[in-house]
Amino acid sequence: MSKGITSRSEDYSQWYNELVTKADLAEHSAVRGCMVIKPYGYAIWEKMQATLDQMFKDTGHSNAYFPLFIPKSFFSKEASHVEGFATECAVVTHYRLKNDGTGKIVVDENAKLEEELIVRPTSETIIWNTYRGWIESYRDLPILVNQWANVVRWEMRTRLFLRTAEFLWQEGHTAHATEQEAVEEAERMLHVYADFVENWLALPVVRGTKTENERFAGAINTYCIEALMQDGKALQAGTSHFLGQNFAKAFDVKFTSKEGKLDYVWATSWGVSTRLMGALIMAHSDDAGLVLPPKLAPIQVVIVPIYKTDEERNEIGELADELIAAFKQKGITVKYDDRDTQRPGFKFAEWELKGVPVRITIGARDLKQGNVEIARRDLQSKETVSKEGLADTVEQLLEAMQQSIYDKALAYRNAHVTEVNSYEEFREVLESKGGFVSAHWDGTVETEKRVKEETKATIRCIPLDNKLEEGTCIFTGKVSKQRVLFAKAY
RNA sequence: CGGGAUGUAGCGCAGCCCGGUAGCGCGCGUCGUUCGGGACGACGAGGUCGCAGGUUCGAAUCCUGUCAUCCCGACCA
Repeated sequence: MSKGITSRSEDYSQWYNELVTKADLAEHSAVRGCMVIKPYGYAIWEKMQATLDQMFKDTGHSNAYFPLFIPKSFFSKEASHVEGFATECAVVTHYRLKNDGTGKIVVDENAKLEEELIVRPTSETIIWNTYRGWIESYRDLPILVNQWANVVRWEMRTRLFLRTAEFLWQEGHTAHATEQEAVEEAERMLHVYADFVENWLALPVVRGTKTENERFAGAINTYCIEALMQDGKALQAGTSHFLGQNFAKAFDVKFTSKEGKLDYVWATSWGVSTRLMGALIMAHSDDAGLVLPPKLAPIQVVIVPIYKTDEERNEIGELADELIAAFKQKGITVKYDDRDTQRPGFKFAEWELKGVPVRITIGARDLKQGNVEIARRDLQSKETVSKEGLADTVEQLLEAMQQSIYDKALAYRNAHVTEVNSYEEFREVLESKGGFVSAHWDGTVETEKRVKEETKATIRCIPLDNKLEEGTCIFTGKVSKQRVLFAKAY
């Protein structure tokens, strides 16, 4: 491992790339745009998954699994949905390979599929085609299903975790008897996401809705949570869609109501992906490496012994065993790094790079005095504390760190929401300071597009709790009823 | 998909212009000394030069194609 990584100020993109690979989270694969998520990175994803999965179950959802392949014809059924995805679909056209006689493996042209299959970019179509068979009466509703799956979107430009051609996610797909119920579901899941990202990723988010321009293809309304990264760019961390009756109409999914009336079913869908990993990495990490909020850290505490003789090593080992047992009892995950092949300084740097929240160092000196040295990753600070009641000390420290990491991100976010009242000011803030820019907008797609062309900033969202206030659009000067949040985004 | 750059040992790079069969640093292995912030010494292992063609007596080096990565653009619920 080479020493150090590129600093954020030097080159933010490179800092991110090096961090992902050097902290052993993921690497590029032999396949264009696709990544290998390595065990340490996957362990973080598994923690996210486990937590979200429980949250979904607590809100009444069940998991199911739908096919990876979708018949091409399904896609043409919902016009705006097709348009949204047509340019980035992988298509399966054949089902067999053969030896061409010279030892080369080639596609067998005789094995052409009658109907081509699309590798799912999202599963609305296959799911709604299935739901048709599940739903007859209001008694069959609601259907509250989630699936954990991989999807493929043939992106032109990819970045580890942030945008890859294949990624992992969950997609919830629900069916309801009434519009109101579906809207409530979409909003409920948005709040579940916000709750998760704020309390587990320690990352504050803005809850809002998308403009028509940024909306999911096929949705009536798209709710989103938007987070701010350290370089001042916004990142969409999750979305929840109210789909109206669009997919029910496209796939002819009707139900008989209590009153005996036949009507189309109301739908939602919602998802978060491995992109959350990118958000997590960019939000908190520093020039020494990853900074992980304790709740998502695969290893919360690492113990590094410092010894000269085997005797010392054994004595420290005994103390470490006691501490480890106490930690485990509290559900704290701990790693004892007694590798004899690396020196302590090397280990310090390595575990810092990997973002382990707490490091405990025990040397001969500490043994004598009944102390240990305890270092916290987020502040890069260390102090000497008594080994008595250490598990309690660490438990409290981990909680404090979770909060402190969130508070720091919140302070940064709050300092980077800027209200502007003129286009000049708008451009100036985007250029110099970055972050969210709160400005009046006339509500038209044309204006949003023009602003994007000129400044690269898009409307990230219309905040849910937005206060209404009269104003004039910064771009056109037309009347506006409220401010919206613009930002350059990932 | 357009413009630019890169691809040589696990990682970072030199060599390429001016063709003659590959080198440096880190890492890796063994032994010894070390060990409270990325140790040191000695010896050693490791590369069909991204891949495929072509030119040539001879290609890491020249030509063509192709794949991948990075940056900028277009695109991206």
